[in-house]
Amino acid sequence: MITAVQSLDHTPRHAISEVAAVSGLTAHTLRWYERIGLLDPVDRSHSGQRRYCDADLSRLAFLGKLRLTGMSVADMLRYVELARAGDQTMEARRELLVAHREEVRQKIADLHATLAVLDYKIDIYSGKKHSA
Amino acid sequence: MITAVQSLDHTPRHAISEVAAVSGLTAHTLRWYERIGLLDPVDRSHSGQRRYCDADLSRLAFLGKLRLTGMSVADMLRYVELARAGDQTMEARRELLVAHREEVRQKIADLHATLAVLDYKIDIYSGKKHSA
DNA sequence: GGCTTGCTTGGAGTGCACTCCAACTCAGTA
DNA sequence: TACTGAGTTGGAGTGCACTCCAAGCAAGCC
Repeated sequence: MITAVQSLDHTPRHAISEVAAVSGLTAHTLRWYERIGLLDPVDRSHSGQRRYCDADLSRLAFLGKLRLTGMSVADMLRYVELARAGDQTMEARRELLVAHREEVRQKIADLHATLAVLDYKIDIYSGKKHSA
Repeated sequence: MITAVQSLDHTPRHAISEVAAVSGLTAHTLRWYERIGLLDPVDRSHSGQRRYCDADLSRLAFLGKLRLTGMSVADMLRYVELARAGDQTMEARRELLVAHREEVRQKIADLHATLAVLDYKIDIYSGKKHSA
């Protein structure tokens, strides 16, 4: 889950390989997310290597969840840009999340329907002789 | 849902536009599915136009469900080819479906987890002042 | 007959989300 | 100092699942 937002450490200290390991994204994808603006420019070490802070990890975890549910990168970008624009976009962000929540609920319903069909088919394969 | 498999009408009578309407797939996609072998060659009218039978519709409905749950076209093809190969592949087909059912269950669990995160965020936007 | 609508084809094109490449730098160990 | 391994870049490439295109044919209607 997500930890309390206001207590996040902004000390830059996680190397890209480390972040790749915990986020499930590849280093390639992390750089790409930053390039397209999903992540703010990440802090660098004196030699230019990325050092992610806990706030980055937290945003990444949230984006990862959105991504898992099938939100497009374009929509994620829209959300992030709203967040960057400041407090006056809070209502818009809320609406975006509410709309997405509806989609997720719908998707869950669809999956349950499919599950029923799969159960039915598997029963046929397990017990009887008819197939399609 | 699916109707009893053995009672399906094989009279070819549905035009492609009709099938597109009921299946939710476009005519383009229907032709493409046939071309790659997801559908057996569809019957034709005397002038060469496709005429789908109820068995085609039923298979399409099933494939549509699989597709909805994120099964790749390649895996769907694998299933269809097993079905074409005859009764001795029934166990393999069953295994394929069981494995996919597990994936669907996992996906549902993931979606529920995301739903919780969304609820949490939306609560923040609705009530308090903190954001991320 | 002329027009519209719906269908046909193979092959090319599209959009998304990565994913890889070549050439390079830098840090750490032997 | 040499080597190894992890990191850097922009731009090109990949794989998937469509999606469209051009050119043409057939049927139905005025």
